Amino acid sequence: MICRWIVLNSSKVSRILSPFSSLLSSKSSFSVAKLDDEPNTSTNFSSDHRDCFDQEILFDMKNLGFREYLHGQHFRGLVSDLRQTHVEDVMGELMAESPDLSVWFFKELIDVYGFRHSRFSTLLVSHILAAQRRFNELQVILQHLLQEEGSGSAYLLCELLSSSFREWDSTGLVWDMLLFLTSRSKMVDDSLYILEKMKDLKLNVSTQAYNSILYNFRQTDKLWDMYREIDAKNEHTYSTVVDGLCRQQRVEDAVLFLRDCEWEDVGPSVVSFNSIMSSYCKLGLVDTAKSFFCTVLKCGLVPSVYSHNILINGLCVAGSIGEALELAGHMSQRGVEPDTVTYNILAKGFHLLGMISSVWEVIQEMVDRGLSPDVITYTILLCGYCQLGNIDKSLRLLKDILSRGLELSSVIPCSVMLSGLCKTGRIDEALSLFYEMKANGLRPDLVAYSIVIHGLCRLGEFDMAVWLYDEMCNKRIHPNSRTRGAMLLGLCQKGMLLEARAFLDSLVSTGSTLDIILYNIVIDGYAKSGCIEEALELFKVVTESGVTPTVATFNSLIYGYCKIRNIGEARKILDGIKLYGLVPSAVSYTTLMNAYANCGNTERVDDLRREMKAEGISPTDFTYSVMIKGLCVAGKLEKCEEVLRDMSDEGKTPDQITYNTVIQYQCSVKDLSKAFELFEEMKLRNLDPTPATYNILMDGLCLYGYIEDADRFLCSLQEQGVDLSKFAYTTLIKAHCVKGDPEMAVKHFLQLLDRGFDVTIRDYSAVINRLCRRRLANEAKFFFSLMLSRGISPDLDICRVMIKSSDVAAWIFKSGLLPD
DNA sequence: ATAGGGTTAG
Repeated sequence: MICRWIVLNSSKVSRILSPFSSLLSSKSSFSVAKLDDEPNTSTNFSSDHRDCFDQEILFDMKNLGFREYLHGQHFRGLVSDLRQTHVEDVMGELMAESPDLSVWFFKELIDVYGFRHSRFSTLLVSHILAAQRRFNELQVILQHLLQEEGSGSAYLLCELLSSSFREWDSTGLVWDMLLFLTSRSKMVDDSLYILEKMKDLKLNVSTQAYNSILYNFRQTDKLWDMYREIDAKNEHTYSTVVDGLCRQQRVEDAVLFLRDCEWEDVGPSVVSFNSIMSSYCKLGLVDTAKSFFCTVLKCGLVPSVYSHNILINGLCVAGSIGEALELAGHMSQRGVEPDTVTYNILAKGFHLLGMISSVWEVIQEMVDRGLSPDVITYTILLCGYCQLGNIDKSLRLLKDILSRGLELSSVIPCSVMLSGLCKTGRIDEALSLFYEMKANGLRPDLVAYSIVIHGLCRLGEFDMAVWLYDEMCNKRIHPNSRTRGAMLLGLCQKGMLLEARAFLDSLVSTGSTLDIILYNIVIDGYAKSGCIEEALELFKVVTESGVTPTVATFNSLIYGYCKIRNIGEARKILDGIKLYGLVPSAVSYTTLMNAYANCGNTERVDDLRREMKAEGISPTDFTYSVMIKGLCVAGKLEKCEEVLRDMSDEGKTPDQITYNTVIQYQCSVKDLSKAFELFEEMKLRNLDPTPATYNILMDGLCLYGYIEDADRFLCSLQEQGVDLSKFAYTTLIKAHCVKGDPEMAVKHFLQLLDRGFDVTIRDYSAVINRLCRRRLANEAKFFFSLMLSRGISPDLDICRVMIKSSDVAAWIFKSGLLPD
């Protein structure tokens, strides 16, 4: 009996007695009044005491209510002392009394006390529940068991089932539920093991369980084997096959299958159509998806929220936001209401179009309609803030998201934030967020690692990048081509080509399958550094190892030859592209054109333009800017007008780079008013000037001695909060030095430091050099001291310049500032 | 069972 067990097994037995004290006082003589306060008092239980917990008391206890008893303080104190064997004993005894009681006891231990049950007691209760057809409860406790046991537990469970429960009538149901749950929990091997055992024991396998197994195999070639094994197929079976075929990129087969099974019992379901629509949308064939939507209607079926959302999403991705909105607006008429997903899709659609304010409106409407934004909604918002460069706002939002409860999916908003921080160079904050994630139990995944590694590499922080790369490998998160690409790209951009190549070779030697992108990055790295020999050698490795080059591979080689000014060879590479069965791209032509444009060879540029046209390759904005640059270099401005006309004929407007090119040309021919006219024009056209635009104008003003204008220009830009680059300042600083207005030079230089620009020895050197030449020794000294105070040591160049100016030299020697 | 969020060489 439970009471006897409690008396015999618990060290805290004294506490148990008190709930019954009132009961006991009337029935027996012993008192428990003080025992609670004195837990160490040893209590001697004689056989008399044990007798107190006899049938009669158990009976009374039941009358009093186990529930009250077990919820009492006294029982709670006992739970930590419960052992598996005790529970099983109690369960056994309770079973004899009443199965319901034992089930209740079992569940109470789990729900109230978080107790971990043995396999045996769980299976025992499972059989009771199965016999009573209490399937929901059965599912809950078996799921609980499987979570605790983990993968690979099927063997032991099957052993136990067939040895101890074979006689139970309900055992088949327990087996089947176990099969269903292992399959649904993606414990594929366990589910297959159970399935085999069930077949051996000739137990019935439910369609639900089979469907779940089929679902796990839907993306593999075992799909049909599994399908054929199922005797009692239902709607789910068919829709799973349809979905599987869709995911295997076999939409046509899916459609055929759907048509065939129309003749069988149930007819096609909306779910199957949804899978097919989703597939066509992903292939970019929204119109086909739409026609299936019509088919659904024609079949007399009702498109679900899913159907609508799938199509709305397809339309958004295809850029047809108007049509997407229209469809969403018609949902109510079809008897379905837009849900959070619908609004998220629309919000993302606007985000893709860069219409951030509309993203806001969509979310507002969603809230107005009483729907709650979810993690995904917030993630889209977060993307928007990051895209607008509002990193601090993003950080606040992320904090807000995370404080709403850490879901497993919260890794994604963190990744968005990581990406935002990395892109704005705030790598330290990215790293601390990364650590914070780990500390909060959010395990960074492949994407999160890749983003941070990419960010580190871009800044040349390779030690840390390699460290994280190793860490992710150790955590069995396998780097993919992008992660590796980030490492290679970073190394190449820092000019560390030997290291990049060593890394690439190490990947080859460890047997990783390398895709062409990784080779392309290193080939491009060689080409950009003017190492055409190495680029060609690696290209040879590519072709010899059976990897197919892409146009990008050849484009890098073209660039490489252009870089070393061997345009002839570059041209030969262009012609060679077709020999590999590839088509030259706009980049191929533009790169070559750029080489000709740089030396003002407009005839060659024109030739290439004609060739492009003949090949049916459309010029890009970049191509046009190169053509215009060529004309500017050659001084044929009148022809620029012609090209600009061609552009507008094609519906293209010149981009910022093109404007910059022409503005630079106007500056170079001293027509500053024309230059500023163009500057105003580009603003009128809603083209944001780039930092380079300001630099060009600033340089132009300074070059022709309009320094006061340049000062005013800088001031007004600062007032407008324009994003200026360091160059705008240094140009002006140099001009003031040359002109002999060191005060202004100092003023601007201090601003440069104030605004947190990375001021290097080159910048100090440029100023000191010019000041010394103008014999402005005191100012030169000032900058020299400033440099030292910022922790920068003078190099040989600066010392040489300073020494030449004898006054300064004496000062340096005197102050002992010269390095060894 | 079917829908929505994060990385991306030139």
